[in-house]
Amino acid sequence: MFLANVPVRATPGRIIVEGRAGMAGDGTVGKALDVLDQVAAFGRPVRFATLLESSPFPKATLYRFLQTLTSQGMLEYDPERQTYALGVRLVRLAHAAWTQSSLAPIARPFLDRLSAEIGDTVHLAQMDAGQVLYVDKRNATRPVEMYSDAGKVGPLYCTGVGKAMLAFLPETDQARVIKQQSFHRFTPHTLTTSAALRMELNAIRERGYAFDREEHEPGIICIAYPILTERGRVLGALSITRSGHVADLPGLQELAPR
Amino acid sequence: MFLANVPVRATPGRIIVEGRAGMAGDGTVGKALDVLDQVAAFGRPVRFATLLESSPFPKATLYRFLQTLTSQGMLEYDPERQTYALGVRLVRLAHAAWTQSSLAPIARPFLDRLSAEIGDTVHLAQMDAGQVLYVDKRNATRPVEMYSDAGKVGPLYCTGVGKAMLAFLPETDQARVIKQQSFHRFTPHTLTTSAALRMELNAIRERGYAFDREEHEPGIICIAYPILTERGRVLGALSITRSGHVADLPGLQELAPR
DNA sequence: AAATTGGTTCCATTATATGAAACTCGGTTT
DNA sequence: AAACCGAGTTTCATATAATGGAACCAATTT
Repeated sequence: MFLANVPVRATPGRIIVEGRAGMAGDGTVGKALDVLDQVAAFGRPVRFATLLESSPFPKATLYRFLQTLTSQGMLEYDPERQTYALGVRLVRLAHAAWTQSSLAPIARPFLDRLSAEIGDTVHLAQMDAGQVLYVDKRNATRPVEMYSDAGKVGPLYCTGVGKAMLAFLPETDQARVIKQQSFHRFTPHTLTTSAALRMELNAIRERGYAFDREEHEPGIICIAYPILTERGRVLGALSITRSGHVADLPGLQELAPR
Repeated sequence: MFLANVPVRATPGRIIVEGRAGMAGDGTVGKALDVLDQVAAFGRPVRFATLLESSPFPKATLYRFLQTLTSQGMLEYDPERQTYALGVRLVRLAHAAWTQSSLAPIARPFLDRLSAEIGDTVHLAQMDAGQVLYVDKRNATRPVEMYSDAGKVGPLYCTGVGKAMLAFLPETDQARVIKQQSFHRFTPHTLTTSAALRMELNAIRERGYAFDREEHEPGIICIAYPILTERGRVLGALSITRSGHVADLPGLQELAPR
């Protein structure tokens, strides 16, 4: 077996979190977590056999992983229906993750204020495994949508927040992440080539913020700002969404929190 | 090494999710997840050395776990501060967990309606590792508190939801979980012995629902209903909280959803 | 009664995790 | 400048745990 020590470079003070898109890695623990993702991918409780079909692991191995994960509370087994679902331990851990995250808890009051002042929908997002991960949200109409919203994922290449983050990534990381994109066409405005995306990203870096001109959903536009550390590292992004056809550029320089 | 195949009994159609309170288990994966818990326990980003002090693992081992977990996105390493924090992948997984859970998404409309009708704070909870885990909440005053609320944990023996769930657990599980309780005295009304708790649980089982008479926080009372499957398995519990001194028993038979 | 399906367990083999010790690299201290 | 330090990182022989083919078991189905 090849030692998969390629992905993590750690030597002089910098670790690059390698996207785990699809392929496994990191020995036993990595494999177990893949199984977890697999269960998540189904979006509903699944039976052993179903899982086995789409699993690279042999029966006994998968079985033991499920046992372990269940006994650890990462999965939950429903004896009545004989199905596995993601366990509540994850909810507990995510709560902790959210709380101790460098971005979400700090940005919270901003979001509150922002969504109160202007009446639009506000999103806070981070990057995870080559995707946009929404970590907080204020909805215009309904006060707040609970869990069902935070934790959602979306594409990087055709959302405001996605492009805003991508644009301010270091060269090498950017290239790597762009390779991971599917460039599926959602609307007539979607950028579907890495070349087009790169041009757009340059423009965004110049401008300082990004637009989504109905690239992901028809009739939905937004303006998005990256959130950076003092040293310029990308932490996440914040967007204001509106339905319409022309983006106004609201005077929002609520940048650089922290 | 002793094969820890004790905790999970799976033979005739029943798996008991064993509480992982404190002690490890389940080979490498279990250990790695313990590390995750450890990081969570700090509640803030931590340095390697800090983690090492309170870790049962030798330096190299802990180091490799952190590497693996980081590369998997379960942890996040801040190269500027040299700290580890829980990773965003958890937020994504928890979203999925919440969505495909057998309880929370189904109970959501109930909570909405309930909290709209009566004006009180409503909690939805499940059990995890011998504790109460709140999975949803409607707040009386503020519309909804996001993430910061769902995912919280609390004690089983002195909360309404905790006792409601405990009371309807099968004999053996109940005994096991009671053993895990700390019986810390929060208020003058807290039940601090397993004997007292058992009596209370009997009363709850007879009555069908539980009270919290300022047992956890002074001035806070609540009434809690267990949520069971048709076969009587405990799924979770629902509570209505009020601040005051006498509990009225609102005519709420919104039991047995599903 | 035999065959099929879906799940669980065995166990020899092999890969993987382990951890003591050695090393590296900034930043002190002598 | 040399020696020292402490935090973090890497090595490597060894112990341990994961692996997976095959056998097994219990319900169903034919």
